[in-house]
Amino acid sequence: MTTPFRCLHLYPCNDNMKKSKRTKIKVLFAQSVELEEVTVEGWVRTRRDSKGGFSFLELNDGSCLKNIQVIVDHTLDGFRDIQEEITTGSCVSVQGKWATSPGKGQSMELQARQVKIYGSADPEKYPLQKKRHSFEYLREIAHLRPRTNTMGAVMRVRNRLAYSIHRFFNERGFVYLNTPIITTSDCEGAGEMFQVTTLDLDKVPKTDGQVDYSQDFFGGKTGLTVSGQLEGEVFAMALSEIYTFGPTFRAENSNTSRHLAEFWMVEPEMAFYDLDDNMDLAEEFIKFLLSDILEHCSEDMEFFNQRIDKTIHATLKQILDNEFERIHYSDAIHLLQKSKEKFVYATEWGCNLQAEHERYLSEKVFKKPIIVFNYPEAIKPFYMKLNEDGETVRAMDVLLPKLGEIIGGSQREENYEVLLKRIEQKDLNSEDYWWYMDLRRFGSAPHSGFGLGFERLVQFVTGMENIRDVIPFPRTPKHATF
RNA sequence: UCCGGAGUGGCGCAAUGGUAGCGCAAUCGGCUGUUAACCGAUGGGUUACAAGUUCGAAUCUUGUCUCCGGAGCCA
Repeated sequence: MTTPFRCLHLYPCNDNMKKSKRTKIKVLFAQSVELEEVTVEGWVRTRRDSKGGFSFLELNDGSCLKNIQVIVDHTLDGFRDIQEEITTGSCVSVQGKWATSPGKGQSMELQARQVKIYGSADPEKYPLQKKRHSFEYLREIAHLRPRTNTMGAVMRVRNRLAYSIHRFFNERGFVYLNTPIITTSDCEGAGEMFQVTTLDLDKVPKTDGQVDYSQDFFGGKTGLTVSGQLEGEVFAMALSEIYTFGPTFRAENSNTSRHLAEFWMVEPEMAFYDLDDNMDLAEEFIKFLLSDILEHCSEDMEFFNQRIDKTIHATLKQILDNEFERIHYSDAIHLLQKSKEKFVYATEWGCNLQAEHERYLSEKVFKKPIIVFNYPEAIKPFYMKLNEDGETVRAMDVLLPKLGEIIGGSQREENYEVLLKRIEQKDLNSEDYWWYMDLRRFGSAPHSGFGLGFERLVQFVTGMENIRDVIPFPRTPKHATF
């Protein structure tokens, strides 16, 4: 590194505090007065040459959506030597004057005094042309797609959402908890696990025809986490309110625009919360995130509203202005049975709500987010708290129009005997859950929690149709390149 | 995994049994305080892969792979 202090900041850090001479484009755009001496560094989006003896460069450094316009006079010292190399995709450093622009389309522009090229990009080979590309194509060049307008905007929004998730919970006294990535606990009902092993797959040790996991690294069968919930409960039973925000893995062969094999999940877990408290928190949480995004990512959100989904702004506003509809599972079933809508799947008490049912309820009946709660115990995992009726559990799903399920949660069963019975009913081995059961033996407390799929949130907020376009490097069946 | 659709120059698409075209991008030239710049010219494809039917296949058949949409599983 030739510039060792470039990235060092004193706290508090913000865009304007910098040790290097470089100014970020976002900061420059906030400046409406002329500046005699600035340096901007970034990637060239397009170059237009004028026979008047100068070139226009559109420069982007990812700090914001907009490009900066740079004017380079062809008589500039040394410019003729590098002019050919300054093409779409190349990376340059420009030093000059931030000045009012005589042209139309921008009020300010950078009038170059010196242009340095860091790296050129052969226009015959550079895969990102200055034209529109399909998202499918961009996925094939995932290492270059961050340089597109859409991906840049997605990543800035994603970053802000992550930041405000931490802010939301920390402001409410929740403790950020890192639950294990490698685990033996299969959070029942959550999905298939990726196995983790150091055994030689060409000669797996076996006893009586069964794999001998005692010889494996951890002395037992292990996998990548499908949920941090069970471990989260452990710490909620000591710190009262915790949340996890980490990677989650599901080895399901899911090929949809809403599923990833590796995704990020937010899982709060709260002692002394009942299901109502849980639903209150979920609603407040989503509204907090949406309102924060509208306030702090307005330029990117304007882009999504214009180019990706023209209704996204109105949708988010409408969600903020209305209460989520809370409806018993049983009432939802009644509503569906009464409706004249033709469904592919029949609705019967005891069945899971199909995507078409969820969509009908949130998009046509209520036209806003809904929370369906008190599901039949038979279709929900063992850890959910059994209601007095003995037939339903205190589960809740938050369903968003278009997207579907974004949050799944429940009040947890805190009664040892009831929990044990449910584990046995579901043919699970209670010994596997001994430490989880211990939470009910020693100082048990009512508690609740939920899980929110982070990428689904980003998808919903940006209006992006495919979940693979809201994560830097998507992992789906047959895809782990990059 | 199931159902449906698709795979053709760098990208987006056309050609449904008979010499593979267009737009954008690229290259060259012209024009211009330009800005999705504009105008003209040029180059670029054994039609995903394998086998088959046919005088002849991008087009029909079978298989494989991949992508997209929907469903299931879920977040």
